[in-house]
Amino acid sequence: MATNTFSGAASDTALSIGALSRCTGCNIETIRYYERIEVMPEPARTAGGHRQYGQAHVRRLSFIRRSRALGFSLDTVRALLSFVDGGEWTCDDVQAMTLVHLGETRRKIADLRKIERVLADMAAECAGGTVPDCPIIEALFEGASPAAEPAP
Amino acid sequence: MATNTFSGAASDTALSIGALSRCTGCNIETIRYYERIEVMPEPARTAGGHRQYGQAHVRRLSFIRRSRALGFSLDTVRALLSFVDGGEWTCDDVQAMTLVHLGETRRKIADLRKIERVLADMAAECAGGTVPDCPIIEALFEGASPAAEPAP
DNA sequence: ATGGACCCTGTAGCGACTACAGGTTCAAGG
DNA sequence: CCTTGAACCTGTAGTCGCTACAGGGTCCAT
Repeated sequence: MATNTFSGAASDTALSIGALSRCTGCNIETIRYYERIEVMPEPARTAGGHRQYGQAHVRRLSFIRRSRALGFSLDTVRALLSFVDGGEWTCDDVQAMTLVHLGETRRKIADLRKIERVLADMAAECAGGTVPDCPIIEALFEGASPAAEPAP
Repeated sequence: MATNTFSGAASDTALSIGALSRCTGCNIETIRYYERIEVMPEPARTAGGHRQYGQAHVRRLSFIRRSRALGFSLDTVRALLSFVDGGEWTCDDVQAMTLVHLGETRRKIADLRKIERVLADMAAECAGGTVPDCPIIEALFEGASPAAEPAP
C-alpha cells in the first residue's frame, strides 16, 4: 500500500540505492529502514536483486527527510504521505497536524529555555579551581527541580 | 564501585523501593534500571530479598533526577556522581561539563526556533478547506531544507 | 492463617535509526 | 571471457532512557 503513485520503476533514469542516498543525503541503511516500515514503497529490482529507484522515489524521500528535519514523527509523516497518496485526509487535517506539532515545538523551546537559564546560573556561580565544595554539585543536590521534562 | 558513601543501609529509617519512589517522584522500574546500569548502588536487602534504602539513597536519586531534568545524559550524570564520590575530577571539570551541556542546549533552542518559524509560516499559508493543493504539503515537497537536526 | 498490597527477576518493547557479519552482484579493466 | 573490488543484499543486534509486562515470592495487618 501507499504505492499508487509508484506503478513500477520510474520512467527515465534508474538509480541504485547508493545514488538515491547521495542525491537525497539520506543514509542507505535509513532508506532500507524506511522501506521495511513502509514509509517508502518497495522499488523495482534488477535480475540480481538490487533496488532500482526513479524520480518519484527521490521526491518522496526528500519529502520524508524534510518532514523529519522539521521534527515530525514518522507516524505523522506516514499520515502526511497518505494524504499525498490521495487518502481521505483533508487540508484541514494537515493544518491541524502542523499546528499540533508547532505547539509541541514551542513547549520544547520553553522547557529548554528554563534549562538554559538554570545551567547558565550554575556555571556563573562556579569560579573554577579545585575547591572542596563545587557550587554546581551543590545546586544539583539542593535546588528545587526547576524545569519540566528534559527534551525527549 | 561508586559505593563508598553507601556502606550498608542508612542509619535511621529504611525505605522500601516504593517509598523511595514516592519520596523522589522516580518510577520504581527506573530505580531498578539505575541500579542495573550502576548509577545507583546496590542497597541492603531484607531476609526475603526486598531492597532497603536510606537517606543517602534519597539524596543520590534526587541528584540524578535533577541532573536528568536539566538534560544531562546518564553518562554525564555518572561522571558528576564520581566527582561526588570523591573521584579525581576537579571543579573545573564540572564547570566544563556544564558549559558543554549549556552549549548543546542553546544549539537545540536555536534549531527549534528555526523549525518553529517554518512551521508557523506553513500553517499561516494554509487557509484550510478541502483544496486539491495543500500549501503545507507543497512546502514539504519543495522547500529548501530549513533547519538542522530535529531535536533528538 | 490469610488476604492483598507490595516486591522480586528477567525479558521485551518504544522511536529512529546505525552498525555490523557474512554473503551476492555489478561493471570496468585486462 | 575472467578477474577484481566496489557496491549491493539480508538479517540481526546495538544505541538511549526508560517502561511494561509475566510469573512468581514476601510482608504485615487483621
